[in-house]
Amino acid sequence: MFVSVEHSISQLARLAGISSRTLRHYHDIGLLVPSRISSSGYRWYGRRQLLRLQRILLLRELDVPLSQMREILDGQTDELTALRRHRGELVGERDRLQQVIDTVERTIATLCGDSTVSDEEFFAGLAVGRSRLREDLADRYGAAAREHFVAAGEATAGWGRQDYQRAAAEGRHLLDEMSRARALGIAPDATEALDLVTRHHAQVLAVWPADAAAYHALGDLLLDNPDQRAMIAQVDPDLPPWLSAAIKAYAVHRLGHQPT
Amino acid sequence: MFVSVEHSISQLARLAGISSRTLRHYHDIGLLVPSRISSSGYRWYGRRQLLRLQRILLLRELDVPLSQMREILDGQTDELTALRRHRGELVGERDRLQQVIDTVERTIATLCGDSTVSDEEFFAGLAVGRSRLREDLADRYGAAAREHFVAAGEATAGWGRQDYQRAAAEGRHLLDEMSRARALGIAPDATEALDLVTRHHAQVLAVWPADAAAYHALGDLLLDNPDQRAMIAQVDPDLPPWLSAAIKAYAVHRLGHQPT
DNA sequence: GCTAGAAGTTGACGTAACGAGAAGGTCCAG
DNA sequence: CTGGACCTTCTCGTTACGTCAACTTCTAGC
Repeated sequence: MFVSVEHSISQLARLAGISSRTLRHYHDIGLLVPSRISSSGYRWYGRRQLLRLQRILLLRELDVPLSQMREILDGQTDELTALRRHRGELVGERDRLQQVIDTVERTIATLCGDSTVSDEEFFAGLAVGRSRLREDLADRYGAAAREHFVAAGEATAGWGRQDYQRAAAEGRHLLDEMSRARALGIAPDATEALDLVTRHHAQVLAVWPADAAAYHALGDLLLDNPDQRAMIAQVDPDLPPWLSAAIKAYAVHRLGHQPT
Repeated sequence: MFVSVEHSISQLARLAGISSRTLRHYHDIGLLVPSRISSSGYRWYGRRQLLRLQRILLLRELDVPLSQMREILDGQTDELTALRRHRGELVGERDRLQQVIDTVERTIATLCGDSTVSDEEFFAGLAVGRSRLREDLADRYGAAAREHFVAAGEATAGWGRQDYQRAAAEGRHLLDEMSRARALGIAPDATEALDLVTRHHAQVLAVWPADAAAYHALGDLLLDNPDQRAMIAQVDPDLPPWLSAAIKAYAVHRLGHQPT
C-alpha cells in the first residue's frame, strides 16, 4: 500500500510542524502554491510542494526573509551567493547585539557599582564639584554665569541618587561614542562630530539652560577645569581637546555664536 | 539671555537627532507627553520632557521595547532589574544568531565544499549507494520494497547536483538537531524526539512514498546497513541506535504501525 | 437522508515602531 | 496680505504570520 502523495493543508502543516495559516500565507504571497485546488476550494499539496516547503523551512531557519526566498527558490539568484550575503548580514547583526550588550553591562555597572559610596559622600561630592565649576565660570565670565548655575541647581532639584547615576551613565555612553569617532579620525568640526555634540548639548540643556555663548564657554572650561578634564580623559586621554574644539565648533556653526 | 526652556516638536527632534514623527508616536502611545499644547494644537516640550526623552533614547539604544520603557520610566519596575533581564534576552538572541550563523556556514560548506568530486563520480556514488540500499530492502522485506525504490527513483528523476547537495545539507542539519536532543538526554520516544522525526519522515516522504511499515523497516535498516550507519555515526557516534529507536517509535505512535 | 463535528474557506484586524505622503490649518517676515 | 516654513490629523505600508468571525464542505454515525 502506498501512502497518498497528496496532502491536505493541515496534513502538510502537521508534517512540517507549522500552522495551516502559514501555508495559506505562503500561498497568498505566491511562495508555495498548492499543486491542485479542488472545486470546493480546498488546497492539495503534492511531493514537489513538500520538497519546496522543506527548502523554505530551511531558509526560514536561517532567518532569510520570505521575499528573498522567492528569488532564491525561483533561481533568479544563486543560492550560494545569497547565503554568503545573508551570512554577512547575520554577522553584522550579531556584532551589533554584542555592542549593545557591552553598553548595557557598562550601564548596569555604573548604576550599581558605586554603591560603596554612601549617599552623603555621593551628594557632597557632587555639590563640591558643582560649586567649583560655578566659581570657575564666575571668575571668567562674570556674574551672568553664576545665574546660569543657579538655574542648574533648580533643574536638578529633587533628583535622587539614581537620577544622577543615570545621567552619569548616559554621559559616559556619549563620551564613549565620541571617543570612537575621534579614534576614527573624524574632525571636531565634521558633520558627524557636530551630530554627536548635538546630543551633548541636549544633555547640558536638560540641566542647564545655556545659550550659545555659555555653551561655547563650556568648551574652554572643559579643558581648563582639572576635575572636568580628568573625568573626560578617563574615558580617552585624547578626548578633552577634541571635545572642546567640537563644542566650540557646534556653538559657532549650529547655535550661531559670534566669538568676540 | 536665557535660552528658551520650551521646544517645538521639530526643535526637540533636532536636538535629539530623531524625527518629529517619532515624537508624535511617543505622544500617541503615551510614552512622552508634551508639557503644553497650544490652543492651535502645537506640541511644546519642556526640560522635564527633554530629560525623559534622553532616558527613552538611551533605552532605545539598548533595544528595549517601548512597552517596557513605560514600566521602567514610570517606576513600576526597578531599572536595574529590568536592565539585567534585558541583558539576558540580548545574550540569548545573540547566541541564537551565532547558531544560525554556524548552520549557514555548514550549509555553504556542504553546497560548495565537495566540488572537487566530478559530476560523474558524484552521481555514480549516489547510484551505488541507492542500489545497495535497494538490495538490502529487497533481501529483507521482499519485492514490495523494491517497488518502493522504483518510486524513489522517479521522485528524484530530474534532480540536479545542487538538489542532491541541498538535500544532503538539510539532512545533516536535521541530524545535528537530533544529536543535540539525544545529548540532552531526550528519550527516542519522547514528544520532542517524535517531533524531530516528523521532519525526518517528511524528508523521506519527499523522495520515497513510504507507508508506516516501510518507514518502520527503515528504522532497522539504518542500524544494519553499514553505509547508512556510518553516515549517521559521522555526525554523532551514538546517534544511530537513538535514531533507529525514534523512527520505530514514530512509526508505531504517529503512523499507527502494528509490529508483527 | 439527516445531522453533528471536524476541517476547509475567505476576509479582516492586530502586532512594533515608525516612514511617507496627503490634505489642510498656523505662524511669521517682508 | 501673501508666501513659505511649520504644524496638525489621517491613512496606508512595512514583516510574518496569530487570532477571531462567519460561512461552506466533508465525513461518519444513526
